[in-house]
Amino acid sequence: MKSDSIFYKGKRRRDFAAQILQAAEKLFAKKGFYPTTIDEIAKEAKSAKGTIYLYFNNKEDLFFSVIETKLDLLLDKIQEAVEKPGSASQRIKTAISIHLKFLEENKNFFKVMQSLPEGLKKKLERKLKGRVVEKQSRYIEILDRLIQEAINRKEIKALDSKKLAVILMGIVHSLTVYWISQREKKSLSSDKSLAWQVFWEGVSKE
Amino acid sequence: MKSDSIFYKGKRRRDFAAQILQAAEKLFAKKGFYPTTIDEIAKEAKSAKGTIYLYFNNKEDLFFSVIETKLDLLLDKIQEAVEKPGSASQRIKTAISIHLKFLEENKNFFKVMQSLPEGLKKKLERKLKGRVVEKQSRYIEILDRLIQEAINRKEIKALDSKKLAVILMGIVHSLTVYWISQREKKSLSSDKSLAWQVFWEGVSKE
DNA sequence: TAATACTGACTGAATGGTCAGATAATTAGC
DNA sequence: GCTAATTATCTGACCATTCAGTCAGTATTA
Repeated sequence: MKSDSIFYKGKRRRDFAAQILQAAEKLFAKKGFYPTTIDEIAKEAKSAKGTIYLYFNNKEDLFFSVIETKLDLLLDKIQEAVEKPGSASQRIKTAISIHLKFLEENKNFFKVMQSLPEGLKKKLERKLKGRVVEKQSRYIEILDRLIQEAINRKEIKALDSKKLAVILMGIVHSLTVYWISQREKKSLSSDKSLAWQVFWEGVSKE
Repeated sequence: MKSDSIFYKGKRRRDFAAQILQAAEKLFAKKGFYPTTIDEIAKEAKSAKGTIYLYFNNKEDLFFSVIETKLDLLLDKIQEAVEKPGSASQRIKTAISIHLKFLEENKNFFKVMQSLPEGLKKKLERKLKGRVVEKQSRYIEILDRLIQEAINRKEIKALDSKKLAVILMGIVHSLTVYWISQREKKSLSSDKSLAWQVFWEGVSKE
């Protein structure tokens, strides 16, 4: 029984789970959820349609498995980096840096996240008990905790820390969207100082 | 022939174009593009399915007409406000203020925009020659011009004005997403000072 | 009576998911 | 070791459903 998600173990001919996830990621990223068909994914993964249903319960389950896998990867990286010693503000800077770098290396994945339509999110939130939505907010929580710490240490102003986390994520996010729309000429990572500068000291000339 | 879009004129029994647009806005906002069916829209608009095809060429055309209509409304409002005299920074503040207020009054519309999946955007970009995408960037251009002016007048630092416009939009956007996810307890407009403060002077304690 | 506006049953194509059977791996019997 | 029997894995033709778009016909207005 495949139950909740991926990975039953037995003898496999090839590692279909991984292959299917990869194919799904690629296609969902390119076309979005609804326009991507299971037949296409099967073809891309060089498997039969039925095989997909051996590893995943249905299309939605597959979609969320793709997102979940990647998101875990990003969050683990950020979490790890943030646990290293340093000033709170320095660690916030590091988090931004890792985030931007990760997005740059995972354009495909980022596009999947972008293309998550509100309606689908809502519908699946119920079905999947917010597995993904929960994860999205884990990022905000990490930033939130850092910012709170920075406030306690009087490194930054005592504003609403959660909203500041949201704003910071918004800055990073918008730069990424812009970067993608600009056909990716320059490196996205190079914008990390700009993001930081605006967040840190604003645009005003004193 | 209905050709490019809405509005042929002749004697109508009722104002179907407007009714259909309104119904479509509501449903697309609630469910996203693909899960919303033409039958549902017809029912909501109290018209027959065929009538919709009298006013719009197809589902995509209808979808983009909804967005276009609303987006024009917002942009006109901002444009108008921004043309009034005042310091550049004051006018930027006004733009933020109007934007947040508009989103608050048009939750439904905002959700439609949110749910525009990347794949659909791409596909239709070609078909519709970027009618909508173009409009989205008109907002950035308005901000860009204001920021450039502020830089010239030495009101703010000489950073990349376009990227600053993108960042500012990102701040507003992320606060809105957060506001919606929080089930809309407090007014979104009340966050305009926070958005402005961060953008203007950052979070640093000098 | 003619022209225009509207209707909704119908159609054809697309596609998510199934399942009976094919294929390969593993084990049992010799 | 080798083959047969058993189990695990995989396949893709098929089915059921959904839905965008059509069009012959009805209602309304001029």
